[in-house]
Amino acid sequence: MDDRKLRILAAVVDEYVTTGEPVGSKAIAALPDINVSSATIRNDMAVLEQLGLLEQPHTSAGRVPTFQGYKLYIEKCMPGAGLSEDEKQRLDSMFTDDAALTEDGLIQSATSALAEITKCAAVAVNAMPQFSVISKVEVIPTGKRLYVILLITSAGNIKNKACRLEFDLNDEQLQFFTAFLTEHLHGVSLSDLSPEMFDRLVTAMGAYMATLSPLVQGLYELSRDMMRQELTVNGTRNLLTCDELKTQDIVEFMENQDVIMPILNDTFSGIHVMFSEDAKREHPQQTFVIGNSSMIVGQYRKDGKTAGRLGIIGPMRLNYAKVIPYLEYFTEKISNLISEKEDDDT
Amino acid sequence: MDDRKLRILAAVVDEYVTTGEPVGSKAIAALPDINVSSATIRNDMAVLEQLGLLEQPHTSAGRVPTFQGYKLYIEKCMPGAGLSEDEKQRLDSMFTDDAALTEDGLIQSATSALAEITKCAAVAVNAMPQFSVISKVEVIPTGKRLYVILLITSAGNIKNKACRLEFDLNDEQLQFFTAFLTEHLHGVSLSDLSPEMFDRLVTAMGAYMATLSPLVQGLYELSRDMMRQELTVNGTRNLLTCDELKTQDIVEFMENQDVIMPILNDTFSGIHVMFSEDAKREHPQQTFVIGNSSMIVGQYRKDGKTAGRLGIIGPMRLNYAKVIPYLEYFTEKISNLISEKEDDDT
DNA sequence: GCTAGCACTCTGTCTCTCCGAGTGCTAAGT
DNA sequence: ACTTAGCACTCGGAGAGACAGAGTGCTAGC
Repeated sequence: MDDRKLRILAAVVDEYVTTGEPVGSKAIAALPDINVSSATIRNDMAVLEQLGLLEQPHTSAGRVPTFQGYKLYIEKCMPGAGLSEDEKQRLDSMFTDDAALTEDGLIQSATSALAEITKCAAVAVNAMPQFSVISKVEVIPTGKRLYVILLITSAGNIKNKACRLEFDLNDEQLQFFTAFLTEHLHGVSLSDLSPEMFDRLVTAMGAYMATLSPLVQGLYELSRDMMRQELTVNGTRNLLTCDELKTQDIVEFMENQDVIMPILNDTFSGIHVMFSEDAKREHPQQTFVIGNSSMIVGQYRKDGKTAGRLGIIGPMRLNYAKVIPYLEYFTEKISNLISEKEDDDT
Repeated sequence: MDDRKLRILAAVVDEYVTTGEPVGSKAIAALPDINVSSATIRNDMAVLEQLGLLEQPHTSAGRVPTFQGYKLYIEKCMPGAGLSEDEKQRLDSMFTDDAALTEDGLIQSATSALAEITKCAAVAVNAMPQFSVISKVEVIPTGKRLYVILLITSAGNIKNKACRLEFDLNDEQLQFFTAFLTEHLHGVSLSDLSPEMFDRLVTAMGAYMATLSPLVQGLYELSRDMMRQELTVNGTRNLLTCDELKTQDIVEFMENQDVIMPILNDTFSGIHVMFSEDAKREHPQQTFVIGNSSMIVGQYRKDGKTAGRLGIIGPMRLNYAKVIPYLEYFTEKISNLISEKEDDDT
C-alpha cells in the first residue's frame, strides 16, 4: 500500500465528509498537497476500489469511501489532532455543576452534551451495576396503606417504588421493619439478592411476615430494576435530519433501543469504531441496526476499572477526526469526575 | 345547511380518513346510504367548498376536508359510538398494575398506552402542582459530604436531589435538621415556599446555618422543580411514519416540546379538538406547531376538580370517531384511579 | 330540484433527448 | 516503469412532450 494511495484515500474521505458528494479525480488533483495529475489519481483510485476501500455509486460518478475505507482512514491517515483549549472550555461549559453530583446526572448531562456537539445520537451504559452495594433502604408512608420503598446504592443511585399493603403500619412496625431491612441488607451487593435470600428474609420476619410481604416483594423488584444495566440515549432526533439514514431505521431504533446493549458491551478498551456492516456480521441475531451508520464507543473508568461505556451513533459519513477526540475527552472527563467523587469517599 | 350536505361532508371525511386519497363525487354516490347521483353530489360539494369545509388539492382532483370541515364533522356528524367491551378490556390490559400506585406512573402508563393504540403522540400535564402539600422531607447521607434531599408531596410525587456540603454532619445534626425541616415544612403548600421563607428558615437554624445552607438551597431548588408543571410525552415517533406531517416539524417539536404547554392549559372542560391552524391563530407567539396536525385534549379529575390534562397529537387526517372515545375512556379511567386512591386516604 | 352527458382541466407517468461529470483506456512523454 | 494528455464512452439527472385517467363544472332535459 503506497503512501500516495493512502493520501488519496484520506483526501477522498475528507472531501466526501465535508461535501457529501462522490468525489472525482479532478477534485483531488486540485488539492494543494497532491502533485500528480488526475489520470494518475484515477489509476490509484481504481486500485483502491479493487481493494474494497472505495466504491462508485454508479459508473460515471466519483468515488465514495466504503466502511473498510473509513476503517483504514481512521487507523492510518486520520490527523491525530487534539482539542484546542477553546473547544475544551466549550465542552466543559456544557456540563451543569450539580450534574456531577450523581453518576446518573453526569451521564445524562454528558450524553446530551455529546449529542448536541456531534449532532449524533449519544448513548451510554453503566457496567456491572449488579456489583454495587446497598447503602440505604427506607420505607416511607405516603398515604393510606400506601408506602414508598427507597433504595440507595453505594454508587449513589436512587430508586423508589410504591407499594400498597393490606393494612396500615404503626410507627413501631415501621421502625422495626426499617431496622430489620437495614440490618440484613446494608452493605449487601445487589447480585446477592436472590429470591431465596428474600424468602429467608420473609421467614425471619416472623409475625410481621404476612403484613409486610408485599413490601419485601416490592423491594425485590426494585433491586432487580436496579441491577439492570441502564441504557441512556440522547439526541436520536439528530439522526432524523441526516439523509443518508432511513427514517424507518431510526424509528425502529427508537422503539427498540436495547438491541445495541450487546454491541456496546462488546467493546473492551480504548475507542472503538464499528460500522453497521460489522454489526450485522458480528451480531446477526440482532433484529436490527441502522443502515449506513457507525457507532463509536469508549469507556469511562472508576478506580481504573471500566465503569461504563459512552458512545455515539451517527451516519457512516462522519467527521471522525473531530468526533473521536470529543468522545475521548468526554470519557476522560467522566472518569475524572467519578473518580474524584470516589477520592472524597476514602 | 342541508341535511344531505352534512351527510356528504361526513362521507367525505370518513372516506378520506380511511383511504388518504382525495375523494370524488362518484365514490360518494356509490355509498349505500347516499341515494343521489354524482352530479348532485358535485353541486353540493361545490357549495361545501365555498363554505370552506372542503377543498381541492388541485382543480381536477377530489375533495379533502379542511380543518373547519373536520370541526363541523366532529360537532354534528360524527357517529357517537361508545367502546365495545372488548375494546375496553384491551385498553385496561395496557395498564400495568403497579403503575396505578403513583400518579406519575399512572400518567406514564396511560400516555404510552394511548400512543400505542392511537398511533399518535400522547401528551399529559398535571395541573396546579403548586398546590400540593409537602408530606415528607428527608436528608439522607450517601457519601462523604454528599447528601440526598428527598421530597414527597401529598400527591405522592417523589423527587430527590444530591447536594455536596463543606463538612460532614453527625447523626445528631442530621436528626436535628430533619426534625427542623419536618416541623417547618410538613403540610406546607409548595406555592408558599418563597425565597423569603427559606431565608427565614436559614436564620431560624441559628448555629447550624452555615453548615446547612447548601441543603436549604438544594431544597429550594427541589421545590421549584416540583411545582413546575410536568409535561409527559410519549410516542412522538409514531408521527414520523405518517406522511402528511413534515419530519422537520416533528423534530422541532421533539426539541421543543414545552411550547404546547400553554395550548394544553387553555382547554377548560370536556374533550377539545384543536387544529394547527387554530393554534397558529390563537398562540401566534408560539414559535412552532406541527403543520397539518390536530391535538385532542381532555381533562382528568380528582375530587371533581381538574387534576391534569391528557391529549393526543396526530395528523389532521385522523379517525376522530375512534380516537375521541379512547381519550374519553382514558381520562375517565385515570380520574377513577386517582380518586379511588384519594378515597383510601380519607 | 335532480340527473345524464359532455367538454375541459389538471396531475402523474412514461419516454425521449440532451448535457455534463467522470471514468477507463491508449498512446505518447519523461 | 511511471506519469500524463487526450479521447471515446457511460451513466444519471433535468427537461420537454405525449398521453391516460380521474374528476370537475356546466348545460340541457326530465
